[in-house]
Amino acid sequence: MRRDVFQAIADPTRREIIQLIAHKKLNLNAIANQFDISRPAISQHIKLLEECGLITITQEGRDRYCQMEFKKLQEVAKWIEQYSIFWNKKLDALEQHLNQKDK
Amino acid sequence: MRRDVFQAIADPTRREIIQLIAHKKLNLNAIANQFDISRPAISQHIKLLEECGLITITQEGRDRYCQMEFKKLQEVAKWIEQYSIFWNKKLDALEQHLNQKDK
DNA sequence: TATAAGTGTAAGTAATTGCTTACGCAAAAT
DNA sequence: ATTTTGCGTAAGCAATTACTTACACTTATA
Repeated sequence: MRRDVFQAIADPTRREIIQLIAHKKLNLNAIANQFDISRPAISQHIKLLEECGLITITQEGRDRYCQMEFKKLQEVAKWIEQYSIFWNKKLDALEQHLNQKDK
Repeated sequence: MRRDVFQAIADPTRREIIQLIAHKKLNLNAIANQFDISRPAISQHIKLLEECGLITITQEGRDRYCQMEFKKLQEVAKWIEQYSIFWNKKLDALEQHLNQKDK
């Protein structure tokens, strides 16, 4: 089973879950209520998110609170950043071209 | 068929393809030669990458050169960035905590 | 003109994914 | 003590994914 961050954020439902718990940790039902799909389906998404380190779960009585682990998102951020120099370069080239036209 | 950037970069082979063509546009065979999987398999990955806007293909005779479209990666960058304030906040909190300990 | 090189696509397949329903269990509320 | 709430997990299933091999079609080369 592949369990990397890129795979995890590929699913739109999981991205919505991330959005939900970004500001405030929520228990599983609170999350599941926001979706049309079944609670077990959300439970499985949560399990995957935990297994790949994107969230941590803290048990409080019968509730399991899900909290974002943003540092794990930095893996993606880092991957993206290595390419940002390229799009900046392209923008710079465009800028330079436009400046030339001005002359 | 889902054809979004998040789905596209979820596959490790496709991320390797991106890495390969980041610096220099390459024709399909040049890309395929870098992998153990078959040429048609790469062809299918390339097709998906093009369909979701991550690369553009320019035909030159019998060669099809693949070029990165970095601006499309910004979709992911933007998604990530919205959360970067959270991990910064957390780092700030940690920093503050450490500073307190110093006193 | 015959052959080689670069490629897309179709069909088949095994593995994976994203769901469902059904069940069971522990903690809280009544 | 019984019921309700919050949850995990198993089994089943349809759709999708990531490949493969086989074939056909251009474009370049000999």
